[in-house]
Amino acid sequence: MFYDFKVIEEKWQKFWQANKSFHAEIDSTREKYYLLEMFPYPSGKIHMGHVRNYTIGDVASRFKLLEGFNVMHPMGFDAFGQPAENAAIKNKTKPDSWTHKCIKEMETELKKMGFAYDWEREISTCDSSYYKWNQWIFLKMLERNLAYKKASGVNWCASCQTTLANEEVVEGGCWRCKTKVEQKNLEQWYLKITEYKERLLEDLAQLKDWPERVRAMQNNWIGKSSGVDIYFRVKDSDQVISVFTTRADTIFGATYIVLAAEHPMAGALIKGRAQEKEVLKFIQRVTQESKIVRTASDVKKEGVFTGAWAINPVNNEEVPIWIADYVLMEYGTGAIMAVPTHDQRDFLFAKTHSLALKIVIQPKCKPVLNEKQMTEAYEGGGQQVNSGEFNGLDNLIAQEKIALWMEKEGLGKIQTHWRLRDWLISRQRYWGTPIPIIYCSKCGIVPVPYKDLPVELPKDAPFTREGGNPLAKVKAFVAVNCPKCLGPARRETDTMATFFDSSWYFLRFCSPDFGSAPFNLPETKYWMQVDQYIGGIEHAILHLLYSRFFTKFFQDLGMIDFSEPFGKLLTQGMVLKDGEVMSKSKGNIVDPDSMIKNYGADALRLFILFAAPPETELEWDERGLEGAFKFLNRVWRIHESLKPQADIELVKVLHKTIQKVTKDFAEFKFNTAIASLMELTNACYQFGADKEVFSKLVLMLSPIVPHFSEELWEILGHKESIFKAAWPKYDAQLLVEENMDLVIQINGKVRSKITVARDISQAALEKLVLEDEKIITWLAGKPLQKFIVVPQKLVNIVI
RNA sequence: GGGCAAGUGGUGGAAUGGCAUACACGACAGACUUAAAAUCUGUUGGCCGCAAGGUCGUAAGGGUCCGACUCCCUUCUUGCCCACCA
Repeated sequence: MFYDFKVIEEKWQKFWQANKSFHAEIDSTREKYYLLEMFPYPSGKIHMGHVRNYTIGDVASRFKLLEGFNVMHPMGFDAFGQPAENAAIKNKTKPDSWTHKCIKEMETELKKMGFAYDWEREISTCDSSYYKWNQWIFLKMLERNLAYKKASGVNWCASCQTTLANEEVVEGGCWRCKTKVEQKNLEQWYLKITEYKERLLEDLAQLKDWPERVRAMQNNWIGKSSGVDIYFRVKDSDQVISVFTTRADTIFGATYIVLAAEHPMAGALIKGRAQEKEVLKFIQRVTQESKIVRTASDVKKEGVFTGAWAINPVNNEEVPIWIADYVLMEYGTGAIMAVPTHDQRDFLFAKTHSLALKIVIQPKCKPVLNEKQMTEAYEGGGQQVNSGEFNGLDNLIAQEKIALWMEKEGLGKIQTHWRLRDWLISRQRYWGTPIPIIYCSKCGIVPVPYKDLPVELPKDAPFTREGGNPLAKVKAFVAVNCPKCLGPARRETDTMATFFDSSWYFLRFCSPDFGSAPFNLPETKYWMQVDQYIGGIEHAILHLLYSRFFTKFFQDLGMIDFSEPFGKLLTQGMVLKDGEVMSKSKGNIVDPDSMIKNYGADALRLFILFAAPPETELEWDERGLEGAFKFLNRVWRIHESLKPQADIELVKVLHKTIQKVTKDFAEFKFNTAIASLMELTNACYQFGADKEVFSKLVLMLSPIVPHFSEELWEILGHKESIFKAAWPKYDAQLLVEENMDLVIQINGKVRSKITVARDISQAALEKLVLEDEKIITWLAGKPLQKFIVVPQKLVNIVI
């Protein structure tokens, strides 16, 4: 009654494994295709998000294989990270054994889905044969001054007991546990990603096959903004305050300037002034508050007057210097000029503290602005006023002219500022790559020599909830001799952020066992770059930006000859249930394993591809899965009643389907490809299929439902695996119909249809159309204005 | 506040300047069955009509065009990302 998916799926999974069916080797005679899905964190169980991500990738890889490409489709595990430590504490085990157990379980689950991975290339980032190269890369960066240590205010998660990168702070909380992030002053390791900011920005233009959205997000994150640094001399002093603005056109309207509380000049400015005590108190309070509280947009802007005045360099007006919480030290110069009339934030601040307003731009067609009547800042364009020699100019033109003039006069400097910060990679955690550094009281910071790599992570660190990094408690690890002076020294106990691990794993897959460098150049040259990368949109900034940075670094080392790692990128949509993201906390998880048990992996794969296009969100619907299963049974039954010779009409449908499905697969439009295959199946029932037609139907289904197709392929008498076959080709001649249905419109509305010969002449066509009964009625003798013919499609008559 | 994406039947979705709603799900009716399941066949956007047919209809409004779900403008709504970024 039903095809026996349990037996069939197990049978072919064993077959593929035993035959290493999807193992890839360099083959210069064939075009390569490197397909990669973002590797998972080994939590032990796969979820629907994995199923969707990996099914999309799997279909693409099997399709490319059938098309004759030399396909590399590897899989591995992003195995370092905090959950292993938490699990170790909870289950009284070790992160190492917990992780390896999870990897085993995860492999089993992935194999049950029938994914065509080259398991010979499997890697785990927690193996020292992998993380050794993290350390190697770190040392190379250190040599080039791209890795450095500095003390600074960092994001600290008290719950995870570790620092976080800016990229890991989400809505003021830790990206992992949502705990509110605190500010802490610590000495930490950074990678100088800012050294690559221009290239990271410019090369976005190369990534034409990336979603626009991802490029926009990276663009925003890098955050290039052009403007002018303007120099304000402090009155009765030789100090100069530099402020950054993108609106040089408003410089004549600056009525005060504001420093960030952390601004290094603040102390000197207030020294000996009446306001000193009050200001110091304010600074202390503000700097202790976490950045997140300070930057929450609903918080009222607070500030104090320093007692000092500055001179506006363009008109020598004296303006008061304030310190306020809404100016950030991290951006620009840590100081701003405030133009309350043309900046809403400045406007609110000025109103609160009764500061002066001065209009310098008048809108062109709206009512004239008046300082006394303004209720909000005017941020639009217009004509310069109160701006000396620039009066009357359009503000956008003035913006450029003022900037050039100021630079010429030495009043300022045309300047570009960036949002991108250096990448903080130190983590006060155990389960990560040890940073290969030794601290010696005599020699200072000493890198571990290459020959001593890897610095192995000790497996027996004590695990308790309290007391910080367990690694620091392993004496045998910490105590070491300095490689330079051989005296007693101390190891770095911070480990690397796990995003380091995933920033180059796609290169390791090219030569996973290579022992003398992170990757082997000839193999890398053959396989890279990744032709198609598939993963979640949540990695649009972090992982993809870091990977691009690493790739450019390897290029600079001369190890590779390309600058971008991923050619095409597909970000698959999320799997929803009842309109919400599936999550444990919401309790709306659907377990893939139980779906496999009930309907089989093939039906699950089919449903998940059919229910929505890859990029859009997918609403989970078990009835849809049931439908997919029914469809497979319907296809299965065809083989029980094959005819010796198929009807020509069916053959025509077949060739149309081949054309459509080939195109759809190439464009990742799996949902419409499946719809076409369903139509072909319906036609098989209508006309009766022969072995030829049915074989091709099965072949086209095989990337989607591989076990099912292998079994039918065998039943049809083929001796080799279906994945050794070639993708079917269509006969263009069979697609050409002699006759065609022609749509007749009157004034753009469909009024009739006629069947005509494909190669009919225009005159004959016109005659036929005008003889059509319905058309005669519609025309009813009205004069004909136009007769538009769209060849092979329709005619439109305008009356 | 800025950026990006999207809005089509009861539902998932198809069509990207040329027949709106392909393919499914669901629903309804029928066949088979003692019955149910499974399977097969048919109907299924709204309104008017016995029917033939007509008419309205792709978030709302406007525009371009012989012709607009599709292109342009305005507005609304939803989702995602960024954000006191000067």
